[in-house]
This record gives sequence, C-alpha cells and structure tokens, in this order.
Amino acid sequence: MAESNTPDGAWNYCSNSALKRASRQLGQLYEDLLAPSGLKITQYTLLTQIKLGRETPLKLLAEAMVMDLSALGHTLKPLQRDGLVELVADEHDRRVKRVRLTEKGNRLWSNTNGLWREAQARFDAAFGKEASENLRRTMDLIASPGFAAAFSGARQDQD
Amino acid sequence: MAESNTPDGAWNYCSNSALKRASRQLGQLYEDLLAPSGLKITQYTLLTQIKLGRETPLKLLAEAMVMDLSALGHTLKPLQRDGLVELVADEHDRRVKRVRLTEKGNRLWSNTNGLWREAQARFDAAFGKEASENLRRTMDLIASPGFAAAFSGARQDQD
DNA sequence: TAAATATAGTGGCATATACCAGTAAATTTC
DNA sequence: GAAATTTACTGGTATATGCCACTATATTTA
Repeated sequence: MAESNTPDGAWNYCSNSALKRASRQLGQLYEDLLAPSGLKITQYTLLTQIKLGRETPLKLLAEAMVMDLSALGHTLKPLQRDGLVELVADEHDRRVKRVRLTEKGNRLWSNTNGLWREAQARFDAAFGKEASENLRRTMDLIASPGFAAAFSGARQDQD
Repeated sequence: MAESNTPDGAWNYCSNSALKRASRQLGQLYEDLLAPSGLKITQYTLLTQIKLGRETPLKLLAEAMVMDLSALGHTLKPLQRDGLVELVADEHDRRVKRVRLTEKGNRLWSNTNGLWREAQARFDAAFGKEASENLRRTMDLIASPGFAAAFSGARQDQD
C-alpha cells in the first residue's frame, strides 16, 4: 500500500485541511480519467445526482449535494449552456424549478459512466474495497445534518 | 453520535463525491467559527502552512498543499493585497520566489489561532479524538504522491 | 383579506482552483 | 559556449462555491 511521506503540515493537525487536501488530489485523479468525456468530475457527479433524483427541485438537490443553492445555480450554468440539463417549472408551486437531464445529457452521462467506473475501481484497488466503503460511510456521516448539529452544539470553550 | 439519513446519492458509490461533499460541509463548519477573524478557513490554512514553512518557495508550498502552482498564486493574491503575506526573491535562483508572513499576517494568524482551535476541538468532540487522528492520517495517505502513483498504476480495465 | 413573513431562485461579487500559454532564468546538450 | 530543454512563476480563462441583495411566490398573522 502507498505510504505518506509528507513533511510537517497543517493537515497533520487540522481535519478540515486534511480533508481538503485529499479532496484536491482525489479530484485530480478522477478528473484525469474523466477527461476524454469533456466533463469535470464535479459535473459528472451533478449529472448523476440529477439523474437519480428525477426532476428534483433545485433546493433539494442543493441540500443533497450539501451545497449552497446559489452555488448550485452557478454550477448548473455551463451544463445548461451545453444542453445537458434543463430546468422545468413546478406545476403547483411557481417558485420551484426542477432539474432534469436532456437527451443529450443522458447520452453523455451514459458514455461517461464507464470512465467513472474505471476511476472508482482504481480507487478501490489502491485503497482497498472495504476501506473504500467505510470511507464513503464516514464521509456521509460528516456531511450529514446530524453531524453539523453535533459540531455546532459541542461548544468546547465553555459549558 | 450523529447519524446520517441522506437518501440515495452519488456519494454512496463515488468516493470522490463523498469526499467533496464532506469537505464542503466541514469547510462550512470551520468557516463559521473563523468568521470573526475575517479569514476564510482556506486562507487560515495557507497562512499556517506558510508560517510552518519559513519562506518556502511557491513551488514547494504548492506541492505541500497538493495544489496547482498557478492556483496557489491566485489564492495568494488577496492575502498579498491585504498585506498578510509577501513574496521575496531567492538569492541564488532568480526564478524562485519565497513566501512569508508579514508582521500583520503573523498577528492575524495568532489572533485567529484560537478560533481554529475551537473548531478543531469541536470536530474532535463530535467525531471522536482518536477517529479524528485516524482520519487525518487517512487523508494524508490519499493526498500522498505514493497514493496517486498507486491509483494511476492500477489499471483496472486491462492487464 | 390585507399585511407580514417565509421560501425558492437569480444575479453580482469574491475567493478557490485548474489548465494553458507565455516569460525569464537555470541546466543540459552537443 | 551557444542552442535546446527544463524549471518557476504569471496572467488569462473557466469552473466551483459561498454570501448578500433582490424578486417572485406562497404561507401565516392579525
């Protein structure tokens, strides 16, 4: 298994920077494999989630992605421009917009799926399949509203 | 301990998106506590690393941060503008620029350190101190060059 | 029901981060 | 030692992502 040999760094003490640093590297790794599709890994993830969600309202999609609503809006822009996703107005609540993949979006997603699978397979191979599953569960926990509440409730300076 | 209750999502299958999602949430959590300092958590991390590095060349700092050199350059811009860091030319190699904290940067770092410590303490409390250390080690591994090599070498589609 | 409030999204602005092309300086080749 | 190559950094451009202010709708209050 690969070994870390990084010198002293903030990431040795700060869980946030450790996560961010790993996230940058892993993003790069997936990104390189996705390159032939023309999609960024972030975009592929977003398309996947939109596909799973079947016309989810933007608000809910943002929550699922643990992303600011306006950030989601911005991130969707290039995908709309390229005709991969489209927004449809909700029938009952005119404030709500739902997102869905276009034909083209679906096609591109399908064509890219294999590349993502390769990336994920490589990760599992390098990191260990079971460790990989555990990691995803751990990350899901950190991303959960419950964790945020525990973090915010846990005042360490007083009480 | 907090529980995850997120519905089906890409992050259940994709380690990259799982990491990114957790990273967004954790970043938010730290960010909120750092807010009074006026520093983003990313900036605080960068200042910390610059402080640890004692006039590290940009190139090395970028590598340590697992960040593109040009991205680092851009990220430093607001910090230079605000007079927190400065670049000094290397004596022997005129291509090289080294980064260091200014007086002001040092002062702000010191004043912000307590806020970061509070955030880290809360994370440890919510996540578990030992789990937190393990997590940082795991993240360090994923961020290591060795892991990238293992990932890139591990072709799953052939061989 | 009219007024107050809450909700969903948009647009502007700022930072984070990557790639690419270009520049300048050092190193290697021949 | 001049030419070719490599290295370190900069600037342009594009996506990622957050905050705030604003608009349009809904919902709640009085």
